[in-house]
Amino acid sequence: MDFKNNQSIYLQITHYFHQGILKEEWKANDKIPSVRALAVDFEVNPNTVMRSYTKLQEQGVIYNKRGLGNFISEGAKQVVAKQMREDFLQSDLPEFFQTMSVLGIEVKDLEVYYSQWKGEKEV
Amino acid sequence: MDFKNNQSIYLQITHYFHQGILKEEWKANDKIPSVRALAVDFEVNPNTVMRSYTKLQEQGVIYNKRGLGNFISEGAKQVVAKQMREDFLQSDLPEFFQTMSVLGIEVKDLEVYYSQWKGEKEV
Amino acid sequence: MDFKNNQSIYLQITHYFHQGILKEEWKANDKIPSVRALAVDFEVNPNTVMRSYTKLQEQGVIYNKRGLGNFISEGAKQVVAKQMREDFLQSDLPEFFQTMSVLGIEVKDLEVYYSQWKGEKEV
Amino acid sequence: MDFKNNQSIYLQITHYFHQGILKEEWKANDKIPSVRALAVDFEVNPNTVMRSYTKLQEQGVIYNKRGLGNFISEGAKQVVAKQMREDFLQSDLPEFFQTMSVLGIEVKDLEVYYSQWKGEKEV
DNA sequence: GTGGTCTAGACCACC
DNA sequence: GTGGTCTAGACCACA
Repeated sequence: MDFKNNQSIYLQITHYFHQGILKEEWKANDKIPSVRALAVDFEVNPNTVMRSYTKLQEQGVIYNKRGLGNFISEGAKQVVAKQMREDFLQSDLPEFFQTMSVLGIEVKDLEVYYSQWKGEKEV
Repeated sequence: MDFKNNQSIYLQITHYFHQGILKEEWKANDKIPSVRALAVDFEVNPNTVMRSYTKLQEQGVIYNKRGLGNFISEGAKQVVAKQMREDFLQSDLPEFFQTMSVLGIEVKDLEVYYSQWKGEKEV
Repeated sequence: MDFKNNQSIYLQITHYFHQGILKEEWKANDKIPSVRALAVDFEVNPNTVMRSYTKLQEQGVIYNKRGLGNFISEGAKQVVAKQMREDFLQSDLPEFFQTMSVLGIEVKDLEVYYSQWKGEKEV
Repeated sequence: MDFKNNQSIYLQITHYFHQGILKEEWKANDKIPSVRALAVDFEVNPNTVMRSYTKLQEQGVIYNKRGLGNFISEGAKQVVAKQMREDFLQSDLPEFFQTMSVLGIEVKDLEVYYSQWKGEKEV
């Protein structure tokens, strides 16, 4: 795990779990790594991991069993998908279109870029 | 002018000028507001405006005449457009496609959203 | 048996016996379930049940016969009632009144809520 | 400010502001002490204060102006009152009645206790 | 072993 | 000056 420098680590960890849940690498009631274990794994302070887990709990994405660890919630995938979709439609998309229109890029141009991107990804 | 709280104000002001230049609301050699005037107008600390102007100067988008004020540079539009385009293609677009694919949104769906957005904007 | 996550499980188990004794579901010299049996029943670690039983013994609410099991003490009901009463009057009640006064709820309003609660309970 | 030992400090600080807002000691758009200032005042680590402020922000009770400090939100009082009321009715009250009924205390008895409590408070 | 809280101290971006 | 983030290290209650 390597972190970008322009976003806080704890948010990147949160995002990491969001992605994992959407890709169904984590399923409902799976146990996620303990705070300490992940801290060692990601070479990060336990407090930082803790902060992510707290956020995920507040979002209802994971739940805690006392003394046992943290587990993926039942409706986690739906919750994450819904929130991500909202963020995308309400803030990312308008900003994106705004930039596009200012730069004179048309929607139809996107298809070309998209297939390029898809190609690179497979490599 | 109302500012989002998740990005620094001076960057938002910088962005404001970028947009204005691309839309040709500001043209080469136009005088832009004095630091103090804009600070009052935007209800912001003069230091913050100053920081924007410094950044714009570094980018070669505006130039300063001592005692007279700040003015849009000759090649401003090209500079801004070029940099914005690069940022867009290199960082915004891939991230955008990534989110789209995770959410199961196709490129063809974008046309619908785009016309919606265009409609709202006119209102 | 389902446990809240904001209080330790062993205290909830202790409380469970307190209630049972006050309601006279458990009477003096009744045998209570073995540690293992209750652990299975409650889907809980035996250590956790053990901790409850230890606490109940300290309180003089149950006693142990080696090799036979744990039994309700002679004066159990009085002990529990006395302690509960003290806790209620000294800590619960003042806090309760404090919240009430801040929220602008009057004592006379309580009667309404009380009958509501009684109704729900019977259902 | 002296803290109880059975609840985490950051929650007690949060609660302190809740109370202050309900009592209208803090009103909308008032500036609250800086993280550092309060930390010194309460003889607590800045991180602990920070945690409270973060929670209050999430609750929509305070808002932040970059570099200027934290301020009471417009609808703060309503938000706090609503949440407190819900907590009280949904969890405190039933538990309270439950204990009362087990202890054989009647609603009418409360009036006596209430006037006692009121008396003590004035002293 | 698990999470939860707190301190001390540091660094950064921002106003 | 303001908040925000992170590290290091510690202690506690709990399962």
